[in-house]
Parts: sequence; structure tokens; C-alpha cells
Amino acid sequence: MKSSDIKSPSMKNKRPTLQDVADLVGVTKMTVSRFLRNPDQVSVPLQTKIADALEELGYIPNRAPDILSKSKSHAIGVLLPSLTNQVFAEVIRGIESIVEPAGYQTMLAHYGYSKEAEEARIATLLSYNVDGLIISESYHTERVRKMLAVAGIPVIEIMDSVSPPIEQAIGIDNEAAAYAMTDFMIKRGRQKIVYFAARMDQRTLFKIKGYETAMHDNGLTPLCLKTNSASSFTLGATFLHDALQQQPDTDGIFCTNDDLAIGALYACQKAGIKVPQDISIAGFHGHDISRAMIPRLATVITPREEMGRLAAEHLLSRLQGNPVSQTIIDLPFQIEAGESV
Amino acid sequence: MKSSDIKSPSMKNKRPTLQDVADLVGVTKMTVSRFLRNPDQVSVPLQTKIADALEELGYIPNRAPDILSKSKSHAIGVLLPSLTNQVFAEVIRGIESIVEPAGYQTMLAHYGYSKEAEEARIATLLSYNVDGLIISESYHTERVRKMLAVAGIPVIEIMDSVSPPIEQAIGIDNEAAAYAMTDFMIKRGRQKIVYFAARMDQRTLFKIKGYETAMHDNGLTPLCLKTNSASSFTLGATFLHDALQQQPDTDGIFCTNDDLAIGALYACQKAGIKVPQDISIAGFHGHDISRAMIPRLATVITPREEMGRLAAEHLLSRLQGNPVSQTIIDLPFQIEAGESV
DNA sequence: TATGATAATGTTACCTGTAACAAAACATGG
DNA sequence: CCATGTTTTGTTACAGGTAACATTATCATA
Repeated sequence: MKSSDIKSPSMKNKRPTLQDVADLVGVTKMTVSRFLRNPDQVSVPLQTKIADALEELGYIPNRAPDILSKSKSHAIGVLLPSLTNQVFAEVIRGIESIVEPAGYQTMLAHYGYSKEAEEARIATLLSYNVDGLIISESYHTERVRKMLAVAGIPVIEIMDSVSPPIEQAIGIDNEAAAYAMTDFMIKRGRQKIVYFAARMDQRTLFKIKGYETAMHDNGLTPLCLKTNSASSFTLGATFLHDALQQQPDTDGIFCTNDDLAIGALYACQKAGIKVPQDISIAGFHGHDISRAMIPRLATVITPREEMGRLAAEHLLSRLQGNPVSQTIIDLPFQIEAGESV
Repeated sequence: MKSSDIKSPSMKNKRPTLQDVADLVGVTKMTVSRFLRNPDQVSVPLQTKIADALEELGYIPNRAPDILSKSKSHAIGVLLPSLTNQVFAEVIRGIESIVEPAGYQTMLAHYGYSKEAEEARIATLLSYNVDGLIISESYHTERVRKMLAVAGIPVIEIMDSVSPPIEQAIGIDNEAAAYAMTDFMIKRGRQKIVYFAARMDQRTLFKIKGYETAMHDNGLTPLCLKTNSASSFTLGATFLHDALQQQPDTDGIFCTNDDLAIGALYACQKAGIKVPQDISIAGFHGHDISRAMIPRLATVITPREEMGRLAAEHLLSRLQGNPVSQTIIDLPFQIEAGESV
């Protein structure tokens, strides 16, 4: 009689191991392990016995030993700057739609746009032996680059298709997209276009650059309202009033995202300003709401979910041993005219 | 000369272990381990040497051994039915806002409203030795219940505050909320209120029940339009037309979420139907957009993010060994009158 | 029945950090 | 300079599943 057979009430029964199952059947844990991987490797009478024992004890597989011995977790790390932004929720959805059916687990982390936090989160994700990483932003500290190099796992950077990636980037050209929308508004006769910027991250800076270049190329003077806080509908309204104060003859507003644009648009409606007759308004990203509202919002449609899907697909491909196929994958954006420009 | 000292070019240098660092310094890995946990446990001259070696090799901590030997991962599993729904994005945000500063990692999974998938995802999360689980929905298969019992980790169910929880539930009373909003619309003089339901999950069923009860209590006849597909703005428009066909004198619409309501509202505007004069419209959840739009949407404001935060807080508290304080935590909802009723 | 082949099961070692115990190095006081 | 205490470092074992190798059981055929 082994001690494992004794069940005193004080002893809290911990999660059963393969050994517990094996003891119950009267075989080695190796035999049970074989059964779990391929039942046919085990004699027919044992098959039912083992199956019964597994069921009786409620055995739950344990990946820890495998992670330890093989340094493979079948999990991928996803590191995003924020979870507040709807854009990232859609990216996550895209990633999960690919990663989950492939049998990989997602470890989610975010760093609130702080470089120090980013370092810490990456270290944490690596400490769990994630098999691959999807991160965003294009600039990383030297420490982050070193950690990723040492870890030796595939890394894919998303959101931005311009900056030279660590290994592989999948994103859009934010500058070109902002240029295109600004140019579109100018072509529609707008001259005094103001840019509304929030959350001054790398992508926003790219967009501002595209906007400013387009204005300059057309001999116009850019005006950019900025804040470091997160965007919101109310911020869009606030910005509208600021813009009209600083530049009363403003005839166009291009926002760094749809939230600001919608906020500005509603503020115009409240103030009796006609959109697009008096002021044109354009957003960025093309969330569902922008296409449902009246007037339909002009916006730059970006493939957020596809970006997540593609990132996941390429990551999985590399986990299967394939080399990096394309260093930079530049996804197309689309200028949606809507009715607000 | 040990084999680990040999660095042939063919040999891909894998992630360094504590042993590698120790070898470089000329001590045991135990000493390095001590330094990492508390540098003062190590003599001053060694402190700098070890720090240098760690830096030089770019050592990254490895949680795998600890997970294996202690069966504690410092990770919690979050299992949601879907990532498409904005509600769940906000719940995740709430959870992460608590869990991350506490040094816990989030493992995210979703099951697309399928009970079999839920079983599989829970097994997977448990196989990673998550220390606790936040799951949603209130009904689970026997197998799920057994797995959770065997795993012996704290589990918190969110979204619904009515059904008897496995251990602890944090949510709202969907039926009462739907009753309250229906009653509010009736008090405002509406008689022919139609309910728009999508994604027929448990919570939707509760809401329908609340709506129907309120209608009956007021001597009115309920009419519910249902579909199993996910809700969207366009579905709201489709439902509106269906409703007007089935019941031309419809004077109120109560939607299972804001998306449907906004879709219906815009469809009314397009069709020249005045809201709220001709038809009242109410949504559910109170997303930001509902408060920004014109007219402001009447809606039931639910504390999604707080639900996530609270779930995380209670889970962490239990991970610290505290017992379940309240079996059911019923969070308050709020009827937002808006301008559309 | 003996023989070799094949199928079924068992044994051992390993992955890496750390708790627990052991030993060595060092310091202090008599 | 020894005895004793303290600090610092080393040694051993362990967690649980599985690869790799070893052994035993089974069976068909000579």
C-alpha cells in the first residue's frame, strides 16, 4: 500500500497526474502517456481501463513538463500598446481567429505606450516560453531588441509598414494614407483643413506628417491640434470648438481616428454647422459605425482584422520552420468618400 | 573543458540558462538564482560579476521550472464567448487593468458560444496551470464542472448575476434590466413595443424574459424578432423593416444591444420616421457612442469594465488565500433616458 | 518446440530553477 | 589561535510528461 493510496480527509486532493492514473490502472505512466498520444499504441484491454481511469480521476493534461523540456509552449504572445482602442480589439480578433484553430494559445499583454512597460511585458511573455510574438509599434529599446534576439523566436511587428522591422512587419503606410485623405479633401475644394490628433504615438506622428506634406504640396498651411490623452467622442467636440476659435474659416477637419471625427460631426450638428457644406469631416480606420451613421463618415478604411490574421498566419508559418517570406507587408488602405466631405 | 564551452558555428546559440550565467562567472547556478531573487544574499564582488554576466548573455527568466514544480503559473485564464462583441473588449480591459499591475499574466481564449469549444478551451487553459479563471455564461457542461473541481483553482463567472454560480458570480440581472427599460418605455406611453434579439445566448434569453414579463404585466402583447447571428448596425435596419411589416403600428423598439438600436435609429431617420415622436428606440449597454449621438440613445447602462475589474480583484483576493466573500455580486444597471424614447 | 520478428510495456534520464540541507569561508571574542 | 557564530556558497532532489532505449510478452513459422 503506497502513500498515494491513503486518502485522509485533511489531504486536499490535488490535480491528478499521469502517475495517479497509472497507479489506478496498474501500469507505468509511460503507458498512459502513450495512450493519450495514440491509443493504438496500447493493448485493447488496457485502452478501456486507461480511458476509464482518466475519466474517473478527471485527468487534465499538463503542459508544464513539455514546456520545460522542449522550451515550446504552443502559446504566442501578443503585445499591444492599449486595449482601450477599438483598433486593437479588432486586431486581437484577427489574430485569435487564426491562432486558436491552429491549437495555439494567446498570451495577451499591453503596455500603455510606455517603453519601460514594453520591456517588462516582453520579458514576461518570454519567461513563459512563448513560441512567437506579435508586437506593435516600430521603435524598440536596445534591451528589447537584445531580448528578442536572444530568445530566438519569430517576431512580427504590426500596424506600421514603413519603419525597418526587426524581422518582419505587417501594416499600413500611415503617412501615405493621411496624405491621400488630405489630398482628397483638398481636391474636393477644402483649403483650411485642421488635423485633430490624440495619443501622440508613432502612427499618429506618421499621419500628421502625411497631412502636413499634402497641405504643403498644395500650397496650404497645416494646423494641427494635439493632445497626448486618448481620443474620445467628447474630445472631438472639444477640438472642434478649439479649431473654430483658432481658425474661424476652417472648412475641413481630418481626424486621427473615427471617434474624434464622430464627436466633431455631432458637435457640428449641435452647433448648426452643416456637414459637409460648411465643414468637411474625415476620420480614420472605417469602423462599422462610420458607415452606418448619417451622413456616412468619410474615412480611411484600414484592414485591422486582416492585419491580425496575416500576422498570425505568417507567425504560424514561421513556427513551422518556413523562412521570412516578405520583410515588409504593406497592406492597402482605402479612401472612403462617405458623405461628410 | 565542457561541451557547453564549445561554440561551433553550426550550433545555434539557444537562450541562456542560469547555468550558462553561472559558468561564465564561475559559480553555481544556485548563487545566480539567489542574486536574482535578492542580490544581497550574494557577496558584493560577485554581485557585479553576476550582474555583468546576466547582462552579457542577455539572460531571460524562465518560469517553466517553477510552473512545473509549484503548479503555479502566475497567469490567469480569461474565457469569453466572443471577441467580436464590444462588451467583451471592455471586460478584458477591466480585467487587465487589475491583473497586470498585480504581476499576473492573462491567457485569453474564446469559444464562439459553443459548449464543446468551451470544454476544450478550459482544458487548454488548465493545461497551462493557470492560477485562476474568469469565465462567462452561467451554464456549463458536467465535464466543465468536473474539470474545474479537479483543478481546484478559483473560478469567477461574469456577466450574469442570477444563475447559481459554481463558486462566485459577478454580473447584472439582465432580466430585471430589460424589465426596467420596457417598463420605462411603457410609462412613456408606448404600447406596441417590439424586441430585437440577436445572438440567442443565455443573457439574451434573460432579457427577452424581462421584456415579455413587463409587457404582460402591463396588459400588452410582446413581439420579439430573433436571429442567431451576431448583431450589427445593418441587422438593426433589417429588423426595423421586419417589425414595421409585422406590426405597422409599432411605436417602440427595444434592442438587445446598442448596435441594433443605432442601426434601427439610422434606418428610421432614412425612412423619415421621427425618433422618438413616431417610434421610441432603446438599446442596451450604453456604449460611448450612444451618449454622443443625436438623438442620445436611451439605453441600459451596464458596468462592463467594472465587472472585469471586480472579477479580477476578487480572483486575486482568492489567490491570496481569502475565501469567497460574496457568492453573487449583483452590479447595478442604470436606465439612461437619452432622447430616443 | 525453438526461433526470430513484432507488439506491448517498462526504465532511465532529461528539461531548469529553487527549497532544503550541507559545507565551507570568514569574522569575532576570549 | 581556537571556539563559536555568521555569512556565503555548494549539493541534492524535485516537479511531470516523454524520448530513447531496454525488456518482456506474443505469435507465426520452420
